[in-house]
Amino acid sequence: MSTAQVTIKDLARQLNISVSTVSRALRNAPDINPGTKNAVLKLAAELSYEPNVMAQGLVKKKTKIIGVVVPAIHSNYFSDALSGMTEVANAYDYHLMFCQSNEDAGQEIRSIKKLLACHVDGLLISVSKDTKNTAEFEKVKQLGVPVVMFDRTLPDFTCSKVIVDEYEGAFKAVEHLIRKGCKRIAHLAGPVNASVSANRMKGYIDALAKYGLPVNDKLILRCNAFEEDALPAIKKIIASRPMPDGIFFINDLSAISAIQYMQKKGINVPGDIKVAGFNDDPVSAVIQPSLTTVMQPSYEVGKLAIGILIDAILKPESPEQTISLRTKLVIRDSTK
Amino acid sequence: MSTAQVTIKDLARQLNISVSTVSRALRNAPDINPGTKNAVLKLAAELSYEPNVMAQGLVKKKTKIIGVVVPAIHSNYFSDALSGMTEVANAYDYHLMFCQSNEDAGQEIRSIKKLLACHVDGLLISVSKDTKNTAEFEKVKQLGVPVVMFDRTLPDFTCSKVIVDEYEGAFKAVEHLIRKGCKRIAHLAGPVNASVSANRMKGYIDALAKYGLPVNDKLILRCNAFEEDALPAIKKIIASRPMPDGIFFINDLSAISAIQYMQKKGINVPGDIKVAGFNDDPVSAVIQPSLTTVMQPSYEVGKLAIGILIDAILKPESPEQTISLRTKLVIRDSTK
DNA sequence: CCAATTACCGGAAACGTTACCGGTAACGTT
DNA sequence: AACGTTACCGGTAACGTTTCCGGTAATTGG
Repeated sequence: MSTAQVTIKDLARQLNISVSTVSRALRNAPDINPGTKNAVLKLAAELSYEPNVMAQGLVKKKTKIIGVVVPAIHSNYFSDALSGMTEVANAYDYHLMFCQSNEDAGQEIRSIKKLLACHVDGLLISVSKDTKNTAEFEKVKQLGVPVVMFDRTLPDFTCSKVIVDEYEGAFKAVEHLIRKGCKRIAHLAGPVNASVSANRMKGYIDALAKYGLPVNDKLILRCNAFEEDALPAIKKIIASRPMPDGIFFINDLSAISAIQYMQKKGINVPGDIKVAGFNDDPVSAVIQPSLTTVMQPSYEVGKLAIGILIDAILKPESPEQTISLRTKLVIRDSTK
Repeated sequence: MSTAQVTIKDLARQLNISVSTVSRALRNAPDINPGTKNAVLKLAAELSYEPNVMAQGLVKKKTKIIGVVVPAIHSNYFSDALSGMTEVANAYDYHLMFCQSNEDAGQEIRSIKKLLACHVDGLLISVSKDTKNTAEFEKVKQLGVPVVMFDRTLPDFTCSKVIVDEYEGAFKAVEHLIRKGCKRIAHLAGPVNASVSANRMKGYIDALAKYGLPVNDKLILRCNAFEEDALPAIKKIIASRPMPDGIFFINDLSAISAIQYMQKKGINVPGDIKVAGFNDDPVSAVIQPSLTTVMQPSYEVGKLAIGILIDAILKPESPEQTISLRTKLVIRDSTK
C-alpha cells in the first residue's frame, strides 16, 4: 500500500483536463484532439498507469476472465490443454481462472458457482467422470454465460464441444494390432462410468468386428481407477489360456506396467504379445520396448476450445458447434 | 443476458428496506435485527443472490484473486503444487489466476504485469530458469503486493520462499548408493543455469566427499534440457572405463531411459550399475527394475506457499520467512 | 417521568471507470 | 450575415458494493 494506484483522475488533474477526456484518450475513441491524446498517453506511460479492471468490469459488465474447470490438473492431458488455453488467452488479452473438481461432481458445482461469482465472461469445462446432472449447466446458460466443454462432455447438455475421437483412436490401435497378425486381442478397460472407457472399448470391439474376430468377454478386464492398480487385471489376462497375442490398454501407464510384468515372466513383447497403449506419455518413447500408443492432440483441444468460447463471448449469437479432433497412432517397438 | 444478475438493490426493493441494511445483513455485521437479517438471507438464497465481486473489490480494494506464475504447467511438480494451492484457495475463498512463463523471462514479466493489472491480492511465483533481473519483482513489492516464491526462487530478491531441500535429497540418494557399495558414482546433471541443477550437484559432490570418494569431472555430464535427449550423455557415461557402478540422475525420465539403454547393452541394473533418480514420477514404481528416487513434497509446497501468501495478504506486516521442506528417499529395486 | 443509552435503520458518498448528453468555439456555406 | 456543421471537451449519472454519519424509536436507569 505504499504507492497508491494511479488513477484516471490523477492524470486528469495533472493535465488540467477532465476525466472523460482522459478516458477518451486511453481507449481509441473519436472526438479527441490528437495533441491532447498524445499528452495523456505520454503521462500515462510515465506514471505507468494501469486501468482498474474492476471498475471497467463494473460498468462494462465484462471481466475478460475465463473460468476453467478440469477434473485433475495432474494429468498430461489436462495440463497440455491448459497450456494451449493460456497461449490463446494471452493473445486475446483474456485471463484464466482455474478450478479443479477432483473427479467430484459436488466440487465441480461449487467451482462453477465460485467462477460465476467472479463474473467470468465464459466457462471452459471438462466434466468429472460421474457428473450426470445438467441442471447447474443449464443455469449457467440461462445467466447468459457461454460454455464450451472439452474432452469430457455431457451428452444431455447442448453447447459447443471440442472432443478427440477416442473411438477412432482405439479403432486404429486395435486395427494396427490385427494387421500385425494378432488374432486374440485383450483389452484393459477403464472405470465403468467414464465416457472415455466406453468410447475406447467401442473402438476395440468394432475393430475386432471389422476383421471378423470374435469378441471374447473373458479378454476384457477393467481397472477401477486410472493409473492405478492395473496389475491384478493384467495378471488375469496373461493367465488366460490360450494366451492373448495382443493387448490394447486404456492408458500408457498400465501398458508399461504390464510390459514390465510380462518381461519378468519371460513373455516377449512384442514377440509373444504385442501391446498398444493410449496417451503417448513422455516415458513411452523411452522404455524398452518403446510403446505403440495413441497420441491425443490435447494442446490443440485447449486452443480450439478457448477460441470457440471467445468467439461466443464476442458475438453471443454465434452458433454452437462440436469439433472432433483426430488422434495419431504412434507406432513403436511394442507392436513390431 | 436473458436473466440479469440479481443485486443488493433488488433485495432491498422486494423487502422494502434500504440497501445498507441488506448489505449489513449479508455480511455478519452488528446493528441489525436478527429478524430482518434472516429475511434478507432467506430471500437472497431464494433468488440465489451472489455478490458482485468487482463492486466489492472496487470499494474494498481487494479482489480475493491470487496470481500464479509457473515455468510450465506441464510438469508433475508444478501441477501437483497447483493442486495444493487450489485446495487452500478454496478453503479461504480465494481464486487462482494462472499464467505460464514457458521458461522465458520476458514472458514471465508480461505475465506479472498482466496479473498486476487484474489487481491480484498477491503473487505466487516459481521463476523461469534464466530469470536474473529482480527489477520487476521489486516493483511488485513497492506496489504493496505480497509475493511468495516457491521451488525456483531468486536469491537476490528477499521475500517469503518455500523450497524443497534438493541438496539434501541428492545427498541422501548418493549416500544411499554409497552405502549400497558403489565406489564410482556418475551424475547426469541438468541445464547449467537452473538452480535445481546446482543444488543437486552439490549434494552429489558433498556426499562423495563425506565418504572420502573422489569427485571425477569425467563422471559428471550434462543434458541441456529437462526430460530430453539425455541419451548421448548416458552413452558417454557407460562408455567410460572403468565403468561406473552407480549413477545419480537429475530426474526419473533420464534414469529410466538410461536403464532401458543399459539393459539393451547387457548391463545389469542394479547388479552392475545401481541407479537413482529424482522426482518419483508415477512410472518409476511400475518399470522393471523399479526406480529408487527422491520424492519431492510438491503438493505440500503449494499448500504452504499459498498459506504464507494469504497470511501476508491478511496482515501485511507479517515477517518474511523461508521454509525448506525435506524430500523423501524412495528406495526401490534399482539400487538393490 | 425524564434523560440517557441502546438497537436498528436510511441516506449519501465513495471506489475508478465508461457512456451519454450537451455545450462552446471555429470553421465553412449560401 | 446568418446558419449549419464539425471538432473537441466537460459534467453527470451509472455500475454494485461498503462505510460512515446521523436519526428515530424503544429500552433502560435513577
